[in-house]
Amino acid sequence: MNPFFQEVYAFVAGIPAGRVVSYGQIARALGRPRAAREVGWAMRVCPEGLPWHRVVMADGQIAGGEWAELRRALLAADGVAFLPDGRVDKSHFLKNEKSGEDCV
DNA sequence: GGACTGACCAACC
DNA sequence: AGGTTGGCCAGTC
Repeated sequence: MNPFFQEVYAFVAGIPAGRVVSYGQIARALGRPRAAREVGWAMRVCPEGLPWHRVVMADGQIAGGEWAELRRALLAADGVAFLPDGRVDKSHFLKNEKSGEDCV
């Protein structure tokens, strides 16, 4: 697999509980500002043990097509707060995405 | 081998 | 403020 995909998996796996990241953020952190769709591809393969439910859209909406609602429950279990719009609170977005860790 | 699509994002109108 | 298009890259037809 290309290093990009590996980095995506490593990045998502390094997302702390209660924190979410957008596809674009990951793509940018990996050096592909417009390759958000590739990140989506990486998520589509659905590796085991990967907390990909923490990966949402730039607007905070839950990504992942049919499993979106399921993911919302997983995020809630992670301690992520949801807005009445069904989106994740931007405060939960990972700030220090370059390091893959947040400093709350 | 060529073209389209796809779990998106940002810019443009 | 809202809708549409372009763009990146890999996988599939």
